[in-house]
Amino acid sequence: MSINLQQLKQTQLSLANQVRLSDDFNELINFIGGTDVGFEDGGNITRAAIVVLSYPNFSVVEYHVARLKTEFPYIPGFLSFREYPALLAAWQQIKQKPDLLLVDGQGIAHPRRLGIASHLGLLLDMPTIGVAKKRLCGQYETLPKQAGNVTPLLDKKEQIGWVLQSKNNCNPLFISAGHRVSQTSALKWVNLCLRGYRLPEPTRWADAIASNKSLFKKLLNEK
DNA sequence: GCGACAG
DNA sequence: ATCTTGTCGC
Repeated sequence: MSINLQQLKQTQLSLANQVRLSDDFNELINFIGGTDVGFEDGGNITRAAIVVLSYPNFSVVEYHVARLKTEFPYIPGFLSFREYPALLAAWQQIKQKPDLLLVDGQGIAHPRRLGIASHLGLLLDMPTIGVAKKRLCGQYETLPKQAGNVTPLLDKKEQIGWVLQSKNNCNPLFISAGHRVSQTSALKWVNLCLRGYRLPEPTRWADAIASNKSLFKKLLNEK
């Protein structure tokens, strides 16, 4: 069985047509989620973590990790086909569904406007925001290394996201709307989830849980 | 043709 | 993403 990228591109274009970039979620956020995906056994196992935090105090309410056999290779521009199955498995276990979900990776800042945040948002019919550590496409002006600076991420003349200096002297974050969230709100909510670290709290916790980092170990000791 | 390329 | 210790800078 081989992968037909031309076919998948058509699928992405069709799905991208269904993405909505107007705010369609309750402005009163009580729970906010974060996702992260990692791999084990040389990539044979995909590990997805989803965490739900209370807002605005950011305490961990619930989290789940799902491990599935990896069925798709990593191909730039087709990341979601590799990662969404495990994310869906983790999502099914979440009881307290969040009001908003921050996804690791791009939203519409994608060649065909369907990064994993947008794709997952459609599959879950959830408001999502893409939070990526690297750029996939688009161009932007160099910005000062001081936290708080922002510049548009552009593809030709179209704004596909934002480049945000989330912390001093760190590499910037690439923020873009996923689904049911406007570009303006995407940036706004990521900023509201920043607590002195490069990554917004939901993403930071999902990353810690997925990789069993010290932040997560401390949480386990408290229980 | 050449380089870029989320996780 | 992942393999991995110390180390430079804020």
